[in-house]
Amino acid sequence: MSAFLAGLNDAQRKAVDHHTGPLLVVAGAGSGKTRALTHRIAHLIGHHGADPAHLLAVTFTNKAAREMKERLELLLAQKLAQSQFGQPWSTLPAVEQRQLRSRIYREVIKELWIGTFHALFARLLRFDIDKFKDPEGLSWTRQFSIYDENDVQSLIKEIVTQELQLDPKRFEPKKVRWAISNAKNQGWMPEQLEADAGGQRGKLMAETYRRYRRALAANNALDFDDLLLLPVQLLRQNEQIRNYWHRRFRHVLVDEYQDTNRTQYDLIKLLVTNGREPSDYDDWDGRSVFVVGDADQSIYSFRAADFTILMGFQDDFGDGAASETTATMVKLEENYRSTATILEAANALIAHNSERIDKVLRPTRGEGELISLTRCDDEIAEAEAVVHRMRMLEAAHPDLSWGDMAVLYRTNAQSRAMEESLVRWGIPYIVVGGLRFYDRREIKDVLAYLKLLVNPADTVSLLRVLNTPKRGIGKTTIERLTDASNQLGIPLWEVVRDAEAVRSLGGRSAKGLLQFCELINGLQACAQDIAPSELVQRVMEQSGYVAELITEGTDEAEDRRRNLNELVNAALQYQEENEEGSLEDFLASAALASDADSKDTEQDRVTLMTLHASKGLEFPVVYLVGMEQGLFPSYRSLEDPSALEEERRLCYVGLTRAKERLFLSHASERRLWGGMREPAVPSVFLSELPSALIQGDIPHSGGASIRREQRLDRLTRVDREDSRQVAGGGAAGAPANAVRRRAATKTWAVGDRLRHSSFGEGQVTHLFGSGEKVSIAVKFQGMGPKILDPRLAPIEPV
DNA sequence: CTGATAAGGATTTTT
DNA sequence: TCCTTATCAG
Repeated sequence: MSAFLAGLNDAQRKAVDHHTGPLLVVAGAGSGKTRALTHRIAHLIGHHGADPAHLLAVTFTNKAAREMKERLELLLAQKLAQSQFGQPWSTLPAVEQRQLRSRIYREVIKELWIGTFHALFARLLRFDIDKFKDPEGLSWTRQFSIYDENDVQSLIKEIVTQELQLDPKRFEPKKVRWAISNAKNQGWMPEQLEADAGGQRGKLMAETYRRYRRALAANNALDFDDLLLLPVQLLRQNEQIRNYWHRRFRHVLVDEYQDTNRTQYDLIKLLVTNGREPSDYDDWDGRSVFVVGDADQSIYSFRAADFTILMGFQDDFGDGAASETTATMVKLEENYRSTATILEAANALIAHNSERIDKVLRPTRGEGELISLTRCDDEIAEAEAVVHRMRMLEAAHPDLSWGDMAVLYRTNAQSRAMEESLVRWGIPYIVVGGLRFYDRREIKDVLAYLKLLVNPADTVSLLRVLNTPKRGIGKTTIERLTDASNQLGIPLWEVVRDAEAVRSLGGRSAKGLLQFCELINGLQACAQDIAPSELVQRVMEQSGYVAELITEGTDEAEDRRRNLNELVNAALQYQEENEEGSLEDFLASAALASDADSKDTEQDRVTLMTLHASKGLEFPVVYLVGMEQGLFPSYRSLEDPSALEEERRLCYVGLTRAKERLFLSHASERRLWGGMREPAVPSVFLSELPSALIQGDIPHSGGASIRREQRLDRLTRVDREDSRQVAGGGAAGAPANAVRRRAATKTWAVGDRLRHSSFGEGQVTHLFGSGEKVSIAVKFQGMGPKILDPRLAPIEPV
């Protein structure tokens, strides 16, 4: 038996051993799917003798790609150790181990295409984008820049407000951006967006889209959506290129298949079947498509992911047979991660969803401890309670360390309260997500220099660095230069570098401009000859960026300098991992990196992150905080049953991250932004968990005394507020009380209109809970929905 | 052209 | 509350 099949269960072995043809692996949480993927790649190469260059493996994050490469390297090196020395890996001296690994790296790992959809297809575009024929005649070169969300946002804002002279309040750039992104994900051109949106608004959106596309091309830049859309169009229109990549990628593997969108699916199809319909395709000689996923963990529909693609695999690629007889589907249902209690809770929760592939998680571990549920007064008390639990646990269990614990939440903003408590108690922690390393101002500034060096047409980057650090080039100068560039129809940099033109502009800024040109020309001359890390260093020094930070001398400037040094390290690391990586490739990897990619797990710290970021990870102890209606599930999902199901899947993902201990909590009151406190109702998901598995205050059942106490708390608080109102605004308190009594007796229904003493008029959109405990969600003019307790809120029916 | 100060908007989730 | 953007004085 192949070494790569040893130690696997039957289902895993079936998946790994599948040689050619299509296979769908339905892999529940913690069922060893990463193991199956890695072993399969090792098996294809080490056993079937597949050429590493013929593999395309799509992972969901860059970090997952890196980990997979590492595990592969080890697996193959171990096999090599056996065949070469006839000796188990562990008995080899470290020097030998290192040599074997480096040989595997050179011969195998370096050749593999493993990465995210975006990273892999950006790479493909580096080869072939110059052959792309755009329907409107736009074109790009291989030196294209990749624009992040901020770049895109400002580009669109400029088109809307400057070019089209529209009021950004009425025609919101953000919404337009979203519509354009959505159009791209559907593969639409401006005309189709116009038809879809309809009317005057559709016309304007299409016009913005058209101009946006032109602006991107003028900058020789692509956005994230283009990295997938352009390859689809290219592979469709150019048979030669399609043939090449089809022949090249004989084995295609996709992880987290439930989170692919239409465009990504089209890419897979084009590569695997060379443009034919999957159901007609039968040339599987030496070829396979292997997808792994779990419909219950599909949590990215907001960026167009569509888990029906996974559910349809059996009908398009597969044999369409039933579970028992099919040769194209394997289910991994044995869970090696969590205790039986945690799994039972997760299974019970997800059973409330209707759109699923039938699947259960079977425990392989003991029952474990009950799930703990805690109700807290507010988010600060919640954070304190979590930290208290952490300290107790850490003290009681010597084998548990901070690195074993994670706090998961629905929104990034929730990290703040947690951080404050952790700092107060001196517990080390790390926040994953939020601000990306590569999104920091100083990092973006230096990278903008690099982008400009590679791609002089990149005006967005040029404008970013032209006066950073300060060179006395101000608004009016930039305006004049931009006018010139528009009139001449050439990129801004062509104008800036024209010394004669600059001198004729006169003024004080000429000196700064000439200085800037000299800097860029000097850097450009050496850009291709020196390593990215060296170039980063030169940019930092020669531009005067670091000097300015030193002059500034503040703590913040110190921080920025440290970050810039970190950027040099990142470039060094990149060079180490990608020996032949060019400057362009380094910039692409920076553009496509996520925050989670850069975080090391070595250090012993509590991890704080969103539920989305936790996908694919596991922790012995998990705290799931903010389990409240309107927060988790989020407001926006309350209207839409399928959105609510997605939130439930997100909850399922959260629960199944925990290996041994799971703590759930919710607050009865939460401060949203500016000190405004809002009452909160326990999440509906809590009531969907079997109460026998839970210890603590279970909402919606029993606990009358707790409820009374809770109500008392709220009443005292509200009364205190009322008395303040009385003190400040004369008679305001009395009517408010009267109003409240009247409103309290009313039974509310969806659609009812009401008036709130400070929010104005609104309409009831949802009801939560039942009987005495009912809460209402109300949409007020000009603000997001609010959740109110009708017995306490200062409201009256209209 | 730069720095300071005021006003206004923000919170879903991310490659 | 905090961060980004607009406006104004020097």
